[in-house]
Amino acid sequence: MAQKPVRIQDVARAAQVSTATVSRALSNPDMLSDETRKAVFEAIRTTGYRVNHAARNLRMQRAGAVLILVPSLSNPFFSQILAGISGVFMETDYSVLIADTRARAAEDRHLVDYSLARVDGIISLDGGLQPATMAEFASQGAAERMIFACEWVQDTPLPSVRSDNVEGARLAVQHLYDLGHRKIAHITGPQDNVLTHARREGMLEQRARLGLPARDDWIIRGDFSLESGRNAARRILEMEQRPTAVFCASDQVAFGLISTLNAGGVRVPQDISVVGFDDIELSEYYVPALTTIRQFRRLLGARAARLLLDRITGGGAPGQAGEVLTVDVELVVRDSTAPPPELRI
Amino acid sequence: MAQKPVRIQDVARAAQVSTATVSRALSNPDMLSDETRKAVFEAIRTTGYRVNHAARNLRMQRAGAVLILVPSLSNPFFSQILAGISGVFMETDYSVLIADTRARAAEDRHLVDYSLARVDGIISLDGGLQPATMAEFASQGAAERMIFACEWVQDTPLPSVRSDNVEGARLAVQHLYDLGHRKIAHITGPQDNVLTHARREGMLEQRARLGLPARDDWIIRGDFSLESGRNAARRILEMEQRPTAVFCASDQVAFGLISTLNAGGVRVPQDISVVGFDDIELSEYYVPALTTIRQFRRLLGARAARLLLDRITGGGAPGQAGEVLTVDVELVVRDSTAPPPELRI
DNA sequence: TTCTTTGTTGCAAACGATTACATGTACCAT
DNA sequence: ATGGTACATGTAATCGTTTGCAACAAAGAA
Repeated sequence: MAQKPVRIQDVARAAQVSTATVSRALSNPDMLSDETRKAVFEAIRTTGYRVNHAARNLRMQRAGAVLILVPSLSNPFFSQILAGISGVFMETDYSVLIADTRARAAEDRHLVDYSLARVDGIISLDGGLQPATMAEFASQGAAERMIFACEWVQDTPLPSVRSDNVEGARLAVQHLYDLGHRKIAHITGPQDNVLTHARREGMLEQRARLGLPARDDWIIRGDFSLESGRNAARRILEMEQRPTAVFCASDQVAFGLISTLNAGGVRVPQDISVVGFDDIELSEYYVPALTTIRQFRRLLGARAARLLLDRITGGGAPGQAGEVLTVDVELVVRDSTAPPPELRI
Repeated sequence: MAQKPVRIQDVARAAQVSTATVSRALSNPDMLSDETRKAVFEAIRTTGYRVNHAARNLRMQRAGAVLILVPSLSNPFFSQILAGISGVFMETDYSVLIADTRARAAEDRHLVDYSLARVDGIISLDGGLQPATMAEFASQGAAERMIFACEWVQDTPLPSVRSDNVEGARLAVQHLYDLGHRKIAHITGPQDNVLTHARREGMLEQRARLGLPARDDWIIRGDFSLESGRNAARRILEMEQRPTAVFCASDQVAFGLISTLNAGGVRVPQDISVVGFDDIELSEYYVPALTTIRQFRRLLGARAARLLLDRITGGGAPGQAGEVLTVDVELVVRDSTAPPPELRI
């Protein structure tokens, strides 16, 4: 039952060399003579040897794992990013741990416990980490081995990889403008979120640049969730001066919005046009198919992973402190946007 | 920069006890006198000690991690299950690794490499593992430390936790029947999938029991994906004898179906009713809101996690070989189903 | 011939925890 | 008094790697 655990010793014996040599065959193959190397690999094959990571990590003084902090595992938006990240680390001998920061009474305390003591690096997809938490991380030497992806924390020297959120918002507004819309509303993300800020500012800026009217109640507070889209729809249904188009901070918000507008007898895009943000898989199959800003999530994840990897293996360039990698976004036009009613005869 | 790594030694010194005592304070607190225990914990607090998992795992001859095999990380269906699993393991000192079985040229080889050598247990959400892979797992002593959740492999002695798929299918058909539908079609999952089989059989059985007509072209092959829903819709649009209702093997299929039916001028539920399976978050916000069979995914994940935990810690009952835990499902009626056209005057 | 240099390999000491076993003390029954 | 129990704690071996250092051989260099 219990498999004979084959150790590096066993391989050494089989290959008639020392354990040091076997170890080197694995980590520094070209340090050995062709002959020896061949013998060792043969021995590894026949014995079915697998390195014991606990032992290796202990000896090498590392954890052999990286931690991904994700705000909500159940949000489909993150899955592709995770896929991108895993893809990179699967090639290495680092394991990928995933922690849901919002899930449990994730006492930040608990979070930190779980963290740098236990892993070699962290990628946070959560920009809402408390200052106290950040301080704690910093005190544990996070500076060299923590980065942000997607979201980020303001005023931190940690590097980050992010989409061009401002540009995305501009694209959305411009698209609506081009269709003839002048009364454009926005449903934001959660209050203190950096993405909320970037997208809102990009939107406001572009709207101002185009000389479009602005009303306070056309900026509706949301939180990226389906539910907040629904709430926003209720607000809009009650307005006297309805906008003719709405730019949503996320696709999920757009879904919540459209679904509830429909229930209220307002059709999309005939009565109101809607633009989302993210381009999750489902957007193409929504009814109507959603016009949105595409984020290259897998790529973003992969880039973040590679960046972190460079930093913790010390391989790449030293990398300055606040390095920011920006990934382009693009407008995807589908069926949730159309010219405003007054223009269609 | 490099934090002083505080070892168990340091704590021992601070508390004026031996390392053994400190170790025991952590794993067997009530083996110590109140006084000593208090002193040790105080020392742990002041020194900021965190156990080194590599060392612990090495000594305890375990990996300190479990692996979750998920068919596709980007499928939102799995995220809640993962959340359920993580939740349980977060309480323990096992780390959770996640591997996407379909993602890379996941040479099963590579998969197995990654596996039992590196982790203490496996939860597979993938029922499509090749026989060769299963054999390999078995040869590595998987029997005691691998289980299935959601999906499973036929004819394997490994335990599994699953939803009551047959019952779900029955509920769906019965619901449609109760609305007055008699011509009911089904879009299946992928060819050799166990879920496909269970749901298809449940559907066929119930349809037969109710004495409803069956046509071969009313069973359409799909694969759980949005795209396959779209393809099915095209098939249906071309039919001479269209069904009045469709039961889909997944919510995603339902979305693909509805979206494309709409594009083809067929309205849901006015012209055709649609029932999904899974009840992912979005279903409530689809247009129309989707009638579906709810799976308690988080619960299912948590149960699977607990089951595996019992087995690898040897804590729980021995547990017979082919143990199967079934989780109930329930019908959620929303707006994608209605009486068939001919009944509505 | 003798001394370097270069290239391969082995020896053995860590890495930081857990735990079998030994030790010591206090208490009680005989 | 003596021996036996039970409990609390310490001693030291051990888990499976990696790697600094030493050793040795072969090949040039002087």
